[in-house]
Amino acid sequence: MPASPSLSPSSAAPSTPGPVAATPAGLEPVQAEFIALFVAAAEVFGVPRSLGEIYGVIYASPRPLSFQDIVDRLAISKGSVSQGLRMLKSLGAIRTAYVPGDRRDHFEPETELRTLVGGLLRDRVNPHLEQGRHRLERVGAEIVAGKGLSKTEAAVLRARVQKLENWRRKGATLLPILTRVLS
Amino acid sequence: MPASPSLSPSSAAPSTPGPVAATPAGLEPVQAEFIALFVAAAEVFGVPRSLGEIYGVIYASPRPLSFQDIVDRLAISKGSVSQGLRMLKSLGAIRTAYVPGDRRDHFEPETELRTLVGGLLRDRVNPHLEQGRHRLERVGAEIVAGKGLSKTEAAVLRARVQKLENWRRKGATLLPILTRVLS
DNA sequence: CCTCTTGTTCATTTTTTTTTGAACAACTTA
DNA sequence: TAAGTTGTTCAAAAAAAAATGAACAAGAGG
Repeated sequence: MPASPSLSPSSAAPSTPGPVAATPAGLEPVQAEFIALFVAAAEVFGVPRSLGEIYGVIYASPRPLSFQDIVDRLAISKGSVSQGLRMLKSLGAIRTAYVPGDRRDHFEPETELRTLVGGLLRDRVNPHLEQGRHRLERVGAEIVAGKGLSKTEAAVLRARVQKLENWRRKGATLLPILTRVLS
Repeated sequence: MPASPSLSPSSAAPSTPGPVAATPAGLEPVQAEFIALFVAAAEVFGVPRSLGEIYGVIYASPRPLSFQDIVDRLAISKGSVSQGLRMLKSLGAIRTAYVPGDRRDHFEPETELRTLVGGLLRDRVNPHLEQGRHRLERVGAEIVAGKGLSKTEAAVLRARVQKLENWRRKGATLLPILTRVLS
């Protein structure tokens, strides 16, 4: 193993005062606080808690962390770290950094909000927007007065389909703008 | 427990000349398509599937639906419908409509996108933004060169806290604008 | 007071998601 | 080739979230 982490592993505090729950092995309070922040964010965005932890510990480190560093500082399994890192990479939330004298990959945070939000939107929202367009067309075509629907009822439903189409269009034009504003 | 849910056709209701047959699904294809749309949306926003179903069936109906109507058309329990309706009301996604000659509540969809998105943001994002501000202040104060942190390392971390603060501020100013743009 | 309808509550059950960890693959070095 | 690292995979376990349904409340009518 190369140089030891710059933040000392240290002491298991019996009980942690303050708002952050018990700090896992080898975690400074500052780091724990950072991590808590990203765990909360992970919850908001509906991604697994471990993603927040991993991104948090990377974000909280002034230098790139190796796989093993992350496993050591968070009390989670190698498997979770491996999968978490993969997801974070695919989201564009972290990137690998070269560290001289160490053949292992090291990770540092992507700090551009645009990149992060963009990655999430790309993965979660965009596919549905496209599929939604098709479904809306189909629904619009299927609404016909007749079998159980009076003429006015059909009109109400068609108006609602129109409303959905407006939503979809607005969303589709707003998302790119949003990610641009988050420069 | 394979208790077969009795498909009780609501023939007693005088104001309900329901065209919906007692098919296993109990749904017209058009309605099913609408519902699929909102189920997908529910997934995107990270709310329970049943919320999407319930909102969907209400949205797909040209006239307000009673509690019982919803239970009949979707194959989900009374309990789920009750809780789902409560959440939808608190999100501002549906409202109750008066139907003459029927003392039961009836529900119709709120079709303003602003209201829907606003409700979600209010419930999911806002609380965290506020709490995040406090945590950021605390983290900033805790970063001091010394115990394991060199001066430059502390500077890197302080810069990252600053970045987070920028994110937070941007988010806080953007959200209200966003909901306003979604008129 | 009794009964019927309408809907809510909440302890359980079911389903889905997330995490774990041991086996294993890919490399490096000797 | 052997032996040591480093990280990945994936079946199974654990945890979390959601749905169920029986008991119960609240009100209407009788």
